[in-house]
Amino acid sequence: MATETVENYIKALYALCRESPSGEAGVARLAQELGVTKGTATSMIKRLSLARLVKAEPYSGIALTAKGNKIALDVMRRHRVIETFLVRILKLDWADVHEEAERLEHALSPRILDRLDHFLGRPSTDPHGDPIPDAAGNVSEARSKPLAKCRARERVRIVRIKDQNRSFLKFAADSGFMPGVNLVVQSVSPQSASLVVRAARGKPVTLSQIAAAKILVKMI
Amino acid sequence: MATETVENYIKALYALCRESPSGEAGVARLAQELGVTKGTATSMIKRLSLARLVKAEPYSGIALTAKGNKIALDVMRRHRVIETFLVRILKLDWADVHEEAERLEHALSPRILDRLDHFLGRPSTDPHGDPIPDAAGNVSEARSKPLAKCRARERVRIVRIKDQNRSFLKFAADSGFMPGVNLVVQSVSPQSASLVVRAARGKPVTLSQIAAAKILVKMI
DNA sequence: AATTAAAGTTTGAGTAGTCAAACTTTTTTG
DNA sequence: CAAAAAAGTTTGACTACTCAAACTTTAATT
Ligand SMILES: [Mn+2]
Ligand SMILES: [Mn+2]
Ligand SMILES: [Mn+2]
Ligand SMILES: [Mn+2]
Repeated sequence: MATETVENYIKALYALCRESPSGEAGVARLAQELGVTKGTATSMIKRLSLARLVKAEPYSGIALTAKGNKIALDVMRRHRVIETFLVRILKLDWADVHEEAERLEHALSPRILDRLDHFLGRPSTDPHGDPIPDAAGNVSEARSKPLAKCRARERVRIVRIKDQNRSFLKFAADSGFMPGVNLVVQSVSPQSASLVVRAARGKPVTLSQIAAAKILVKMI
Repeated sequence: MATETVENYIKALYALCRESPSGEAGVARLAQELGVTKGTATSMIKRLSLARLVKAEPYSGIALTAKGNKIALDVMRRHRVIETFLVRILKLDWADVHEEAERLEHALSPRILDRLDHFLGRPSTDPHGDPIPDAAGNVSEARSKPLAKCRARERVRIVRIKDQNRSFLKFAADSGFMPGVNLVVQSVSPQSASLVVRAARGKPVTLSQIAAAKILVKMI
């Protein structure tokens, strides 16, 4: 079994590879993400490479192997099932569960994970709309686009909030922006890099392009 | 915060001190309990002593300080709340939950612990009848005696099974011996160091004194 | 192209936890 | 009580993880 530290590195690498156009991660961002020094990250990459969890050449990019990918998806599955449990059953705040799940994700046995998943009715997404990989590691991402790309008068439904930051989630929830909520884009102003949207029964809210880029929606 | 390893040492020390007449634990038993060598246990005791979690003189007994005791009770609380959740909500087997809780007990934040405890209705005992300390560290052990001390024809109710061993718990459950179950002691034979008991609607079962000593009962 | 900044690596050191094996002290027992 | 057994300690070595700081390589800028 991978240690808790290794699981955290692998999960961070997975996310970094996703969001990089080259599909490879770098040591500096990895270190920053995990709150360690670059040197620490480098030595860990060397160990992960030795364990065949990543493929990496000195001074070049880092990519997960199939084995590493499997672990990343498994940790993400545990993380998201736990978040769902914490919000749906224990009524924890949407904005708090990420940090809690960050620790718990390393302590769930396959047996408990499956029972929990079953108890929750095999959810397909977590409270933020993040897809939950199934036990085999298949993950089905719903087709969506960032709210920032919408035009005026578009009617859309929020499917996912792509930011685990507490204060952003707090803001999103306060504004009524959660997965499943319908929005109308009232106006778009490229000059101020912002747009105004209104939730079903809410007041109009102005969002910066940056904030709107974190809100994924689908057309309705 | 105490590390996972430290929490395990402290909890083991608590149990050993309880069951020792002198109220003090020894390095050999501690090491055996945790599956480490005596030398490892010795060096850990030195560190715990430095952190003021235990009081220990070389070649003499080990006792928890008030600070150590607090940690022990806190870990036990987490352990037993988790066991209760695993049995009551996730329907895990009585015999399996101990090992699962052994890992999870180190990953629960105070917030999640309290929500879980609340969700379960503030249980006072875990599935084995072990008392759950409250948030302040108060633990109320129900008055009880070992089944081994009962006389023939006595009618009693099981309140606790004092053994976390999987196979013993399996056997106990198979025989219908769980907390809350009423028993009649049919006969006691000191020669064979055994006794025959019968559950409410069950067949008579012969128990060795050793097994019967692990079953705590109260008179009814 | 030369300079600078950023990214990545190496080295030396430190903490937490562990073992094997030699050793010392205490306890048990013939 | 002397010998043996059990309990406890010490030493040297190892893995996992981390940092600070010096260093090297690559990428950006001017
Ligand atoms: Mn984590
Ligand atoms: Mn999430
Ligand atoms: Mn434990
Ligand atoms: Mn228990």
